[in-house]
Amino acid sequence: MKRDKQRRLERAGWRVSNTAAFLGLTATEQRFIDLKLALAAGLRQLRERQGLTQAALAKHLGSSQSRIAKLEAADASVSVDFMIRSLISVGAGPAEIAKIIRTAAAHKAA
Amino acid sequence: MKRDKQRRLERAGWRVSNTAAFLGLTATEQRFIDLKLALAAGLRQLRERQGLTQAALAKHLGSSQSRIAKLEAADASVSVDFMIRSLISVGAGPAEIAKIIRTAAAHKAA
DNA sequence: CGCCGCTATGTCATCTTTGACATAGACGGA
DNA sequence: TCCGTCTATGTCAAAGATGACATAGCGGCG
Repeated sequence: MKRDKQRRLERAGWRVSNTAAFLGLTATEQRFIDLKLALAAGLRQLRERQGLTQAALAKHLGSSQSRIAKLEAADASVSVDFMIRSLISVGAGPAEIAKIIRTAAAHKAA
Repeated sequence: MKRDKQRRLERAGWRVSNTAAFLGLTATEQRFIDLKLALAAGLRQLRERQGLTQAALAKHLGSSQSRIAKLEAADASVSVDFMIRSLISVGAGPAEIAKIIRTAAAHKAA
C-alpha cells in the first residue's frame, strides 16, 4: 500500500488526481483516494453547516478532535468506515452520502 | 462494537434493519450496517454480471476467495474500505457506487 | 456414486486503524 | 501583547481488519 505517498501528497497540498500517475498509484487507488477526498470535504461541510466544532463532533462520535481533523484532511490513517460513520452521525442519509460520492466524479470529466 | 450481533443476525438470515432495535444497536450503527449490506449486494451483482468467480476477483484484487465470500456476506470482519476498493476494481465509478448506496435507503421508507 | 468448480466459514499471524494525549499553529478579542 | 477557541500533526498501545490457508457444503455432470 502506498499510504505514505498519499499522505505526503496531501500534506503538500496536492490534489491526488493530478499527480497520481507520476507516482506508482494504480487506477483503483487513484479513484479510491478521490472518493476519500470527496467524503472528507462532504463531512467538513456538513459539520460546519451545523455549527459544530471538531471537538463537539468527536465527542458525539466517541472519538477525539485530532481524529476528526485527520478525517477532514483525508489523512491516510482514516478509513472510509470512519468517514461514513461520521457522516451518518451528522445526519447524512444514504441519499446525501451518495450525492457526496458522486462529486468525486467531477474532475474525471475535467 | 456489536459486530458479533450483526454477524449472528446475518447468519440467521435476518435483515438487520428489522431487528436492530431489539438489540443494542444505535441508529448510526443500523444505518451503517444497512449501507454495508447494500454494498455487499452491489458487489455480488457486478461480479456475477461480469462472469467472474470469487476466486478470480480475489486474485485481481490481491486477496483471497474467502475474503470475497465474507465481503458478499457483509461479514463484520470486512471494512467498507475493502468493499469500495472491490467495487472500483470491478469497474464501478462514483456514479455506480452512489447508486448502490442510495438503494440502502429503500427499506427506510418501507 | 465420485469428482469438480464454486462458495461458505473458521482460525491465525501480521499489518492497519483507533482513541487518547501532547503539542503547535491560526485567528480574534481584550 | 496575552488569552481563549478552534484546528493540525505526531506518537503510541490497544483494537480491528487483512490475506492465507484449511475445510466444509452444494450443485451438476460423468
